[in-house]
Amino acid sequence: MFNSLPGFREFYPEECARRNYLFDAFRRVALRFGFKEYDAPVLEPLELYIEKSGEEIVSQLFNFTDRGDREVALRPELTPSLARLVGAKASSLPMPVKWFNIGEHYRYERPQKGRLRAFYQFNGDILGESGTAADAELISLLVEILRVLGLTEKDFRIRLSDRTLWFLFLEGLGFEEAKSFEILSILDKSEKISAEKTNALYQEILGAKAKETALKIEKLKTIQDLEELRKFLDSEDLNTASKEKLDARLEDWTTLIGYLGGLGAKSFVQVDLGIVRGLAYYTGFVFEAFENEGQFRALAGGGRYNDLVAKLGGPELPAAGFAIGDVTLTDCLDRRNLLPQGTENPEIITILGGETERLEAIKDITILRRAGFSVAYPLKNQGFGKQFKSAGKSGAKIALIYGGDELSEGKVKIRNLSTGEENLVDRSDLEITVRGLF
RNA sequence: GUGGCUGUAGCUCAGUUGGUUAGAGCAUCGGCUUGUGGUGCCGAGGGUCGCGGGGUCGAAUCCCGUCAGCCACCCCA
Repeated sequence: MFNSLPGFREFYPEECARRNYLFDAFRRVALRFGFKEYDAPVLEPLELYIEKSGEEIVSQLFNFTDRGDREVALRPELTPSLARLVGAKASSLPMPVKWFNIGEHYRYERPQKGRLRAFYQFNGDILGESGTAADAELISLLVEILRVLGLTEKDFRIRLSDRTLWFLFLEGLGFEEAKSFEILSILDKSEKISAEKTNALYQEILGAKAKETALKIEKLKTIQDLEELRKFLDSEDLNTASKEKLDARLEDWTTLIGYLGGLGAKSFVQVDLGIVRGLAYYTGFVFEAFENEGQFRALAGGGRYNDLVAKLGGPELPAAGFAIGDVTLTDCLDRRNLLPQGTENPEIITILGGETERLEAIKDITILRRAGFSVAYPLKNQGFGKQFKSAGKSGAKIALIYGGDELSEGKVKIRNLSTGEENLVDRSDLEITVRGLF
């Protein structure tokens, strides 16, 4: 026997049912929000990802040279493909574009808890709208999906941060953009490493100003609501130009939070400038859905990426989006018993006396199947006892019993498998009777 | 790429200081059972004890290596 490759899962019917349950929720809620479903190739030119993320990315991709000497890679993410799709038709697509996708993605990394080499992601994006209403729409879509799956304020929160605000603040303190990047990169790590290590890193890049700056950064990180944030920024001694820009930015914050209130998402959202989400391409509001207890793992994350479409060769197009990974989410739901157990069962199971009865029963079964019922029957002849046993285990609601006695009178016996109640009906009335039972 | 832990049946596990032919429960299949089910009774299949090597009269058990899984680091689009 062969094993599956490391980091790739196999979906037996039980797991497949759970996976599809997730997908159904994703799709249902996204459609409810007016997003349209799209899809893109799983295999793309390697260049597409190098363009976005640099040469280093290659070591984390499933890539190879195809028979036409093309360098190709399995998609590690969807955003570059999306940017290409939208970029190519930007002038004719009605804006804003609100699109979603559910698909498998691949990363050649060491598998570990919450991270595999093949995983599914829900991606939701809005392109062509730079206003905060788009950010609000995305955040509330994320909240709504998690809510529909049974998670509450107790289970998760959305940590909302803002790269624009960070850069303005650091600019106000007198740092250039490059320095600000370095500072934010330390900030990103600080959640995982010790305070001493963090301080050492600040020391390294800031020298004499390290202590003072680190304190301010730490303070900003701990702020948890908008008023506090406003007060803090007012009290800081920043240069005038930055201060004005920060004031304008705080207006955006106020607007965004206002929208989130109306969208029913506010109670899930927490101001938390401690997240900056990598450094690659986000430009404005960024957010992550976090479990409140336990693993400290992000369930989902996203933000605004206004420069990316142009960077990938498309037009200037403001954009924002997020992704939900299936691995940590499944884990989270499973621990809370929020996933369905077992598989889809047939609604009706058939019990056959023998070969003569089988020949008659399959005619009725076909009628019922064509009427939309799911009907199972044994493929080889078995004793009644055995058949009743498996009928009981099948999860079906009713059993149709085709024995010699019934057939000789042109009837079939319908047994309710939960109550044990039985009724004899004419075969000609079977479909209508069954309809009445569902 | 680095480190730690764990590998016995499909699953959960037992297996004595190394001692005959490696066990149990659950699951599966068959029979009792061509007329009434989940939880009855009887039975069967299923194992190169992760793999390779070493040492021993003798290894699931001890030693070395290796592979896989999990966990952590790195990375995280």
